[in-house]
Amino acid sequence: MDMTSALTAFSALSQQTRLEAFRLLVTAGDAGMSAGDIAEALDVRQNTLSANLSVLLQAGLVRNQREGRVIRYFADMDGMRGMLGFLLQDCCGGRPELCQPLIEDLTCGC
Amino acid sequence: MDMTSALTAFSALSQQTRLEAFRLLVTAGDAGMSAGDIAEALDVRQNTLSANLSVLLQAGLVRNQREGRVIRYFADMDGMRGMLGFLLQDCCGGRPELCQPLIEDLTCGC
DNA sequence: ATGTCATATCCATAATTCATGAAGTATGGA
DNA sequence: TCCATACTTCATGAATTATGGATATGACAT
Repeated sequence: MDMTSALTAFSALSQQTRLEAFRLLVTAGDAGMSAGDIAEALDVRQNTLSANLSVLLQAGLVRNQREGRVIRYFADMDGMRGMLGFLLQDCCGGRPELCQPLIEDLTCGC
Repeated sequence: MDMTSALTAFSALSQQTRLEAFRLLVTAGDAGMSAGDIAEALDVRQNTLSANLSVLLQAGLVRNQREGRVIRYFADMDGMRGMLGFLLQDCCGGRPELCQPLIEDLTCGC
């Protein structure tokens, strides 16, 4: 992950509808969610959501897959990991004991 | 960390100067860096950087401390952890084995 | 073929964000 | 007290981004 991709990713997550959609997809896991279901869940117009999903796609934070008429979206965990890794790079100036606790304290609430 | 704070944090990191400044401070660790040194390192005008640092401050991603004429800035690791935790919340729908690898793969490159 | 459902794209308008110059504040030294 | 240094704040214009209506596409059913 380079600076430009990281900026695109953070920028994608810096808007409410997109952050909510992404978190919804993270929660949905492998099942993913259709564009329509996401729009309904977030109470956002279809075209607005579509535009926002395409920003997340561009940013590499979600993937999608057509299933008949429906387009199903999934959180791209690799994309997210890349972004997080970029942020943590060299965080402790070669002393892992400084940042290891930070990483270990990260939980997924489950 | 709630939605609003998370949005503020992602928004703060979605701009090049701010992302670079934050990463610089993460690398600097406990030593921190003065505003002037950051501006010089990033080749940005002082007032532009100052405005950007105040966005990071608002977002809870950095702290600062006056030392005579100099103002020293530090990355706020707790703020960062809050943001990351928000993103990972409920990522696996109660099945930690799904997201644990993601978290474990996160390294700081050291 | 035609219709309908699910979604994407286009376009205009409104809102937000950004860098900058100029001016202001705090600190320390002469 | 006066000046220089280190930063911050303010006002402004330029550029970017978000939204929603209208329209287009693609898939399935009749």
